[in-house]
Amino acid sequence: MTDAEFLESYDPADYPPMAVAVDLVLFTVAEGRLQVLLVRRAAQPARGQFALPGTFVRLRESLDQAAARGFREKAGLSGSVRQFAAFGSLDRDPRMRVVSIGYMALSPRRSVPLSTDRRLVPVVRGVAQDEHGPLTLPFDHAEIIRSAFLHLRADLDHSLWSFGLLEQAFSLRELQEVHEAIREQPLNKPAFRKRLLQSGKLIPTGGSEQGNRFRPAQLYSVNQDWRDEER
Amino acid sequence: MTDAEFLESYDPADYPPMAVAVDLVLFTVAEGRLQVLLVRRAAQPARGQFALPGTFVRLRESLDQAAARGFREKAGLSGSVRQFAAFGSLDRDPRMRVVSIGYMALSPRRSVPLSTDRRLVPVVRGVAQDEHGPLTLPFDHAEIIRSAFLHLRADLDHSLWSFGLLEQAFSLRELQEVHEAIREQPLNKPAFRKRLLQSGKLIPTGGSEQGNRFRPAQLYSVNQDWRDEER
DNA sequence: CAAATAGTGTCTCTAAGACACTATCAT
DNA sequence: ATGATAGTGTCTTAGAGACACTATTTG
Repeated sequence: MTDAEFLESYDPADYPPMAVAVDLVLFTVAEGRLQVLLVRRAAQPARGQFALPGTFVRLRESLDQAAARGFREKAGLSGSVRQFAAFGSLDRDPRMRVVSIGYMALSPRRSVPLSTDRRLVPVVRGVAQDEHGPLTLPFDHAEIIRSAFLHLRADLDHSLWSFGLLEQAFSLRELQEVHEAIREQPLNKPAFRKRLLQSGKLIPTGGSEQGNRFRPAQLYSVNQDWRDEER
Repeated sequence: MTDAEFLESYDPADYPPMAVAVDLVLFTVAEGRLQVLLVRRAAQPARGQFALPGTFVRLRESLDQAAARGFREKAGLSGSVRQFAAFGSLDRDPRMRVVSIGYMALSPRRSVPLSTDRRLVPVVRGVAQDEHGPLTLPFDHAEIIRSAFLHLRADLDHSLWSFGLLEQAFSLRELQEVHEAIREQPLNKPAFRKRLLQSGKLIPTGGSEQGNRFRPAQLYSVNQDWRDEER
């Protein structure tokens, strides 16, 4: 039997059908802390509760396309997305068997539109919090956020990904604040500056900060040609 | 409407059904090089060609369970598995829409049973090779192997995962050979020894190598309590 | 004691941390 | 000039690379 003959006789219904979804973790940094976007669920189950945005993957779109569409529709954002894990426990969704692919996006705080149904909450050691402490989230969304956080932190020094948390041009102080928010510890200023300036990741824009009543900082943008030699 | 009422009225057929599979990347180190297991496909499509082992995920098993079952059935191995990515391009399988979750397993060379339908091929910079050069693999299996390789290398110093490539007790020289195979570059012996002995990852077993006609090496095993503080 | 590999001592070099210093802007 | 932050020089310390050395086993 050739491949062509086989495909004629082949019945997709022979294979166990599942729904495939994407769950979306949007991180930003505000007030010195990493924050994650939660949206109020408009539909059952867990209707009215705050949870990660997500959407089902359509038959004619790739996972990456579904994630980008989800961020656009549910979070009002465009930008690059990054897959970090898949979640497929038997009981993760009460409706049916749903396998969900976790995607992360990063955005500067200014670009995240909020509303009563869309809010940012701090993430401490990978756990979403409100004023009172750790939040209880529906489904396995707490696990998904923790996984996204660990991937973000692991790649911090080895990719350009984290620069998505900053505007296109930024100062070294802003960059350091982002690193401190992700690592959740203060960093040594001279060492941080030397390391990043020597890393080849940064390109001076020539511009500097405006409107401060003190010495303005030089601005930099990302060197998109940078590649990590190690790992 | 409550969640319970909602679940009553809910029809799974409203959601786009897809097949979910796991693709399995078994790495081992032999002859100083990283190698990957390929199996000859018994079924269409691409019947008779060598490819990654894989299996469809059943409705009543988790992704991790499906991966463990796949390694058992198709590769004859038991041991821990690690998910590293999901693959969901539209055209990756000619039969139907299949989303595949990539899983990796590591095994010492001695524990990998081979046959005419099961062989190991070297992996160079993430690309499976035979004597003549890079192999052409069906589906998106070349991409899956490359992704697995990058995840393996990225975690080399930050997890205990790579110790799966060694027997339970091993010498520092064997450990260094594994690191050199994964990083594809020679390492400095004194520096490597100091770093690993100080890392807290190793526990001396007290035993030493046997049967050599030269000085026998001390043997070590993994300290499973080790945790990475950074990243 | 010869062969072969295990394991170490030392020097150098690089990079990070600590700390204090100088530089530069608005007002 | 003052206030506030940008940015730097220097000293110390920790760890990696290079290289050559010593140690331990079998035969």
